[in-house]
Amino acid sequence: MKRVTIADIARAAGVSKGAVSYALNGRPGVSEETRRRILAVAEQFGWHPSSAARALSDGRTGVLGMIVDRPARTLGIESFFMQLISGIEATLSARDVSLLMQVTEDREREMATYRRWWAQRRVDGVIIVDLRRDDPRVPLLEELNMPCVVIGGPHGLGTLPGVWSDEVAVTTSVVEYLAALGHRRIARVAGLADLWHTSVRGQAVADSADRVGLTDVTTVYTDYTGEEGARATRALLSRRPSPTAIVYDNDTMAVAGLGVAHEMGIAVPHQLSIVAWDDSPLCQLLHPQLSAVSRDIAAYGAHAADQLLKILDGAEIRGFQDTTPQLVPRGSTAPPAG
Amino acid sequence: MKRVTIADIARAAGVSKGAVSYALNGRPGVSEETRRRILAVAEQFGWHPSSAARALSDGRTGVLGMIVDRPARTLGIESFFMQLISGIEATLSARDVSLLMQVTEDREREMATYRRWWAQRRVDGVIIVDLRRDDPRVPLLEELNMPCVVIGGPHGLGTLPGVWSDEVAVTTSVVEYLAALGHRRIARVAGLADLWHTSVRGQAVADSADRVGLTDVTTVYTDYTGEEGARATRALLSRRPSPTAIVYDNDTMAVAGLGVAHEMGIAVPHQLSIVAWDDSPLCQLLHPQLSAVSRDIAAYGAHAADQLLKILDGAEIRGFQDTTPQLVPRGSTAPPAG
DNA sequence: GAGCTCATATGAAGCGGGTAACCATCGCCG
DNA sequence: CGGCGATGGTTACCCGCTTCATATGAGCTC
Repeated sequence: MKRVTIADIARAAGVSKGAVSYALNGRPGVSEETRRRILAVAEQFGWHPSSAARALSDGRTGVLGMIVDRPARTLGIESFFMQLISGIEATLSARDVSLLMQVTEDREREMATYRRWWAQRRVDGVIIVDLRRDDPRVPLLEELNMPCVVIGGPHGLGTLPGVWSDEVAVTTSVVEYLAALGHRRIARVAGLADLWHTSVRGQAVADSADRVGLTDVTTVYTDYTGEEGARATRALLSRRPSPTAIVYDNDTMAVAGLGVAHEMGIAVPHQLSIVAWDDSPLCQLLHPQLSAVSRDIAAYGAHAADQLLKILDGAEIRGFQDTTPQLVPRGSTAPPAG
Repeated sequence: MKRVTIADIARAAGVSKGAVSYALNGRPGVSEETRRRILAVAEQFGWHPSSAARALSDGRTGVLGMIVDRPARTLGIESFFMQLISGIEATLSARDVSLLMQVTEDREREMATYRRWWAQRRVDGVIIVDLRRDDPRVPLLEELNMPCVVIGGPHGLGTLPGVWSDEVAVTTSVVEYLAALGHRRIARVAGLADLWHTSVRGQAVADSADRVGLTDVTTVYTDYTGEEGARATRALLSRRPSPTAIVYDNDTMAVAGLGVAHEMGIAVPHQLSIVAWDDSPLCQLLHPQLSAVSRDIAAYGAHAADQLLKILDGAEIRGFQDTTPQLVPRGSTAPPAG
């Protein structure tokens, strides 16, 4: 029960290995007649090319890599990643490319893995997530000259291609919406402070607040966990005066925040409005349902994978701007009470 | 800027390729002196073995595969999978083995992928999740003779090795706990009906209910989503008489159930007790905090990866029973009112 | 000092497939 | 009928690494 190789097929079809290779790869050098015969034998034998042999001879592995480097306990972001991955897969599987994943809690290790993957040619390229300010991965990948696409941008990419959406636009729309409802004191429970999108959103909040004349804007940074979201909420709601609206950087924290409001006897949305960033079915399960910033994360992943494949095919890609996320108002936002 | 190969090292160190190979792999055939010199050169050149060449010559790829085949929208299980993956990684990274992932919504495609992966020798083995009744993957993998470990069991494994925990024991303890609190009408909002563990838990609920004299036990099957969890809860609580305790097969549904109870003005735990299966930080964020069945999912994944690596090393593994999950009582369970 | 053993090193084959270079045929043209 | 260009097919080598068979030589023994 050995593997079947092109040599077996060649023998069975009465031709040389070379002819088999040409036939199977659809290139000239064999007659239609012979090609059909060879394909039939290959099919009958259930032949599939050895990925190792192919990789060795043409230098391509048919594998892309992705490393998720966040503490395992920060469960709030899983939904994001699973959706991202399924979007990536959708693109890759059509091209018979696979995704190599690593989940780690160690940024040094992440960098080392890129080095190793590339040195070993274990992957053809990588998808980078969670872009940070002064991200050391950017110079590393530039130095390695390893094909990649960054999910994030357009800032902080160096010379690397990115896939991003217009965070400023949505953020602005959220602030304007809250201001229009009559809110004057708003707070933002942000995620990890050194992620690029965290600071982009922060800047956009500040700018748009300025523009609509809001002066009381507070930001608290967290690690995205529900625990920290709850703690931040408790602190914010204990202030005097307390904010009348809170925007959370993910849905887990928004859920936790809603729980804290209940616990403190603060009515949502009457006394407190809540906006979640990244919509999920969870947001619609609660009472009230959470107003949320919604975007098609799977499509985001699909686009990133797409760009990377194009780069591997030799295209010069500078970056790709995805569709702008939208605020979906639901029951958790309303004008503030008196 | 070519890749550096052992030939380069051989030239630089003034020895043959063979000697370099022996030296780098720590096998006899070279003197300590020469070995050190070769290692120094390799280090200096930043050499890493080409995974393709290695795979081709020794038949091992250093990659394991895992396919997650659930609709992307069933977000309730993400937490489980991310934890599982991070456990798997913990074991694999120590051995410099990588994990190839596929997320699909198509069972046919999953089967086809196992076939392809194995035919292409893209992976050395696979980890199977979501074992079903009469699971067609079991005969397939037996036929392919592809190394694998099933997460699940001990039933329905055929001749495949599995990693499982004692679901009957925990399930029984949950039922007995609820009965001891005084509950007489309990319900279970189960997950996908054709998963093995769903039916194992179902049988265990039935058996233990019998034993403690509970006659009113209802089971509703769902797809694990919060939506269906909410719908099932609404239906159950609309019955007369309605159950005084509900056990949910995952935490997302439990959260949704709690939301429905709030919505219907039913006090938890006073009028309704809730137990979630699989604990998560989310369970502790709510009010009341959810009593939950807790297990170390990452360890579970780590053990599975461990078993598979042992099999690849030639060990005869029959199966591995992990530690038994534990019920963690919190604020959502109490004696039923009046 | 012939004959052995043991340690060390080399050369070459092979893993499976891709591909450049070469070789037959055949038909066709002048 | 000799010579030409297609066409279809073969040979041989390459990719980078492992490993087996073989060679070389130092150190022993008798």
